[in-house]
Amino acid sequence: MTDEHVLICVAWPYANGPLHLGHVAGCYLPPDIQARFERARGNRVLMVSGSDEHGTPITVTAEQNGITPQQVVDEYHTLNAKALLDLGCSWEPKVDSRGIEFGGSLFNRTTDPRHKEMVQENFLQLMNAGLFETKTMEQYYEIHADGGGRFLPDRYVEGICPACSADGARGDQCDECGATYESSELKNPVSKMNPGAAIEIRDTDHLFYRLDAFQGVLEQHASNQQGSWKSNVRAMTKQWLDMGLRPRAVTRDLSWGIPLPMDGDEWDGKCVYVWFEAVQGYSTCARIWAEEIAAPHDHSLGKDAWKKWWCVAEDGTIPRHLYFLGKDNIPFHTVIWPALIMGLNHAKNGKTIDEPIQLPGPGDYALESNVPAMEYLMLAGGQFSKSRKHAVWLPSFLERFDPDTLRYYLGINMPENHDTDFNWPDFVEKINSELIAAYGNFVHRVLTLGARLPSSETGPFTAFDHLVNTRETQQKLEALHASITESLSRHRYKEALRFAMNAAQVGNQLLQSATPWKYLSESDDGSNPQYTDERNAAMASLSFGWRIARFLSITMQPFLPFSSARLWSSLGQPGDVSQIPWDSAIDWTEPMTWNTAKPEPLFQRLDLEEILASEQSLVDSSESKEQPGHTVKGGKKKKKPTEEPKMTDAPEGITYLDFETFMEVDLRVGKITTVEDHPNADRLFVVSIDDGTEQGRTICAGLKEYYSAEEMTGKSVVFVANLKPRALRGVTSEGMMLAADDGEGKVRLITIDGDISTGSQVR
RNA sequence: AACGAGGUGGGGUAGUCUGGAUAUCCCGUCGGGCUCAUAACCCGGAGAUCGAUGGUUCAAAUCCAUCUCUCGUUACCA
Repeated sequence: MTDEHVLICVAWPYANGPLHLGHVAGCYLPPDIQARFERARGNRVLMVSGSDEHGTPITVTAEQNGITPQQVVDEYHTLNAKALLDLGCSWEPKVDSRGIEFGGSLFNRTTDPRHKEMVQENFLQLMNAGLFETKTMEQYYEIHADGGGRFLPDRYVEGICPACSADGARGDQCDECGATYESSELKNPVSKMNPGAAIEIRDTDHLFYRLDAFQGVLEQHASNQQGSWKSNVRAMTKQWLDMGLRPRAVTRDLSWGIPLPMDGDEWDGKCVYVWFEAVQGYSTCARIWAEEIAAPHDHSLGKDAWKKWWCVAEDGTIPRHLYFLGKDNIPFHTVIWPALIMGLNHAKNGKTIDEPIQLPGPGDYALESNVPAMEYLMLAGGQFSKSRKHAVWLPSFLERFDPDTLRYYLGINMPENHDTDFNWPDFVEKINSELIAAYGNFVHRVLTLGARLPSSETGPFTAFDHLVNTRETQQKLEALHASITESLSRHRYKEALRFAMNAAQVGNQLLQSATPWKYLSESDDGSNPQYTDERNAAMASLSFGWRIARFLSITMQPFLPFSSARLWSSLGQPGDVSQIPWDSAIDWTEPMTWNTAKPEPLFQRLDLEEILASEQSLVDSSESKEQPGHTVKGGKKKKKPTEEPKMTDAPEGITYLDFETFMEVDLRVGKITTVEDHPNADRLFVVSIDDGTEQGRTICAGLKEYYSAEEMTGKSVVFVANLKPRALRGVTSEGMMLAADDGEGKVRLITIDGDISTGSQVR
């Protein structure tokens, strides 16, 4: 038994959609396994996380659905919190069953007013220590008719490139020629979200965190962690540090977030940048747990209970901080968050930017001890994706399956070192031929055999317990127990679960060699001493099978809490298996117990065909409008802006077009003469079309996914002839070919029925 | 195209940082056994020149170089 303070930090799910299996495998299942394991070992565990509820994507969802951002986050916070509980993640109870001194857990949310207060407090501390710098930036401002308006991030502004005159250039960069420039140089700037609005450049002040000041101390920290960090964490962190750290904006022109705690008009309409805020949830959540849970439960430190898990003790003991997150979030937790923690320590100790920054000492907030980041779980070979309807959502999964089947499959198939794949055939096979055939079946053999024996008060096995020497089997199990412990300590979940499964195999082997079923039919009247000896030996092995089942219940508990509890009860063991000390699994002197109820199988077999038949409904059953984020905000959210145009593209209902407007579109017939690969774009063909003119024309088409060059060549197609020519990665495209798109990945060109001369008008 | 990750028996996967002798484990497959158990269990076999080539070394899956393929992110599209 150990007695450490362990803080388990779980990445904050973005409350803009439901969780899917990729999220579970990446950052929600592993911390729960770890937490359960640490508790069983006697450690004091505090587990913190919650919904990340601020930021622009949430306001977009709210606008689209005609509700408030608060309603959006309320919905998904409730949904996701319930799904995690249904999965067995130990967010309840909030107080450890051993008592408040042993910790607990809290799944909080960033719209919590206490979170806001603490973030603002930290913000001021860092600012007063001189760790921020102000920069004035020029940014586009969209003016609304009512006199109000809003600042637009560069990505939300389009215009004409000052270098190559291409249309559709971004606020600070042209995608055509790659030029970068000051926003003010952009010609004809237009707001992407609101193209009709007037737009102008205004100065806006923003605060930047002086990450650069932490370069040295972070390098030192990273080198201290070389031994324990996984290779992906080392590599990703090194890459960041090698690039050199630069100040990073901590404020943002943002409407849905935590307002800046400063007076002054220049700060109106600005919020704390979401990355800076959400990541602090790891500490604010611990403090809120202390105030709301620990203090009322009479923790010895009252409202300061969180310090047990957060602060380096006066004797130098460092609480163990484990951060669970997906690979895209690594630098956030190994570079940026440590820099914030050390900045807060620095400020708290009354120092300023001019003094050297140091690693935490006694009384300071501690840095992470390990970041067992996962790679991605793929779905049938592709990435989880809402827009392509390529996802299995956690809530709908749990409506149909035993949560432990998912926990087993993801546990044995966890993306620890590289991406792994979820697919239904593999899922069914692993559940049926591993989980059920080895583990479930072994347990069921022991219980049903036992049920057929004459029972005493303490069950059928006590009479045979330890009648023969089972030392060899005990040693095997003790070795497995040590291996499981070692693997879990090193965050090697797949390996640990495999070792636990080996215990079931040991049990099956024992039964196979003992053949206790041979002695069931005849009772033993004692008339044949040799028979008595044989029977006793067989039954002794069988009764040791009961001990192996108990071993399995305890060691499987972190992975499979529901079935472990069922097994525990089937064995007639009192209490809750999750509260049984880890080492009790190899205590061979534990008094035996028995449950007289008829043994039920631990798991139900799965039928692949049945699942595949209903899979489609599972895949489709999602109500959200946006792809859910699964990371702490800010790490890498480049995807969102490219999805924004949908806001303007898709007005509600039908929009009628003037006939005149329609007639302005010049559609013509052309014949494809040659099709070549675009030299500088993976998805584009460069298509030459005979349009009836001498010189013909060139059109770039993104049809590579749907057509080969050979298939297209020679086809008569319809194209838009008067579309403004546009350079696409270096090749000018003079028009657009028409094609039908069913929205589900199928695209076919519009071709001409019969013969007609090229250049003919289409009307 | 840039950046990142990765190619190990039929599928999945460990080992790669910190070179070492018969390359791990699970599933599948083949043969045998068992019949208590959810078509489950147990024993045994077959099956891998560790993506390719070259190099370093007494020794390479492991280190170095080049190449190749795959995947992801980003950009370009109907």
